[in-house]
Amino acid sequence: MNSVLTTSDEILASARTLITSGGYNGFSYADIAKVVGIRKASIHHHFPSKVDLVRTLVIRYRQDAEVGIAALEQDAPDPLELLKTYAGHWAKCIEDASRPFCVCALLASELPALPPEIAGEVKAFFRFLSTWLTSVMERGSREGALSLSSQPRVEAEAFMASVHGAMLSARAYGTPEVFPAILAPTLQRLSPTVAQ
Amino acid sequence: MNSVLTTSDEILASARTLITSGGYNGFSYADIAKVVGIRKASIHHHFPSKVDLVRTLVIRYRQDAEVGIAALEQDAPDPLELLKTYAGHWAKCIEDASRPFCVCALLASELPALPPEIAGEVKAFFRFLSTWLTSVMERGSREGALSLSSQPRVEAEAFMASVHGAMLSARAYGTPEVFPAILAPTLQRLSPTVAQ
DNA sequence: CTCTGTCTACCTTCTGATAGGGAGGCTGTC
DNA sequence: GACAGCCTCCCTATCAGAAGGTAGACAGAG
Repeated sequence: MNSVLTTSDEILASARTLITSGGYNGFSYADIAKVVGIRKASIHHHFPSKVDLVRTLVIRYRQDAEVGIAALEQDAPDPLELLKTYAGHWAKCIEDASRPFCVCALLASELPALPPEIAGEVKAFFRFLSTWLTSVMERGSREGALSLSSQPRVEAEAFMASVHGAMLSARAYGTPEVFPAILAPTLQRLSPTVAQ
Repeated sequence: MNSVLTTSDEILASARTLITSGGYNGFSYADIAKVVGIRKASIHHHFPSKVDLVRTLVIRYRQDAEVGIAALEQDAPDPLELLKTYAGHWAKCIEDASRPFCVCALLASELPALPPEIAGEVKAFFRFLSTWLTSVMERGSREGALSLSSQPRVEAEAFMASVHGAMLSARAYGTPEVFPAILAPTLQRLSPTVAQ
């Protein structure tokens, strides 16, 4: 028992970092063992199989997102502000290289090769994110806080795709600034036109 | 020597399919051997190492894209039409599940864990695609065939991000229709406004 | 005879996983 | 208080299979 972080939390944290960098098949128990400072076998005590580990990780990831978003909605309920904050969150993560990619976005790219238990959780994350964004778009449209040119659902999917694609580009170019540069016009377009 | 396809071409083709599904670490020489109907050792005759194989694959992929795009520009030089055709190409590939993901987009997602020789080629593909899209945006803006709300370069990056993000969503949901649904508003927005 | 393409056989290292044991901490009973 | 029993956590040792890769032989074509 560590005072600040459980061993199983440390395992999950390093697994997230490793997945973020190379995907499901891009890391091994040996890699985690090295980072956490523990033996391979000890990881199996906490997570019997790799599938258990990653499934737990994805579920936890979604739960954290749910909590974070709920807090966000309370702090700044303005739809446009919510979208900006969401994009800003990722811009910051990419810039300081702390979590430069969404775990689920990466796992989704290799979805066909993923164990079904994990694939299901990844899909659930996408549904969750899409549902939230759709609700933000709907509310923004209703309140006049967002100017939509399509149905809320479509706008939500397009926004999510922009974020994921921008993450990819930032990684491909190796330049974090690309992310906000891509998102800026999208957010601009969603802003209610202040007169003409 | 096969009458229609070289063995090395068959190897490259099956490698592309396998990478498209599970990424660089998601396939092995054994997998290719099974598909092509050859022994592992024979693959090493054509491509000494896995890095050789995938680097060749990515280079070939970019060359094919260059040729395809050059042909496209000759057939239909209208900028908006070019973008629609490009998006339509992927929509078709995703729909008939023939090549439901861009190899380089997938490899880019695991870029930090990729052998540097391959990472370099993937980056080169992104630069190439971005350069082409920027040129299309520039020309479209000059000719009035596209209505841009940002600089051509930014519009190009945003378009590319939308395409990649939409691919990811189509894969995550398992519904091909998502791709064109996301791209439609983007293309709509780029269309020159026919009056009000 | 040589070159190309394939084969069998083998090697090394890594991978996820298991068995079994030991140290330490709680808890209930005498 | 002492002790037994159990639980948690980590260890060493080991495994079977898959990974990427090599060596050397053989068949056919030029």
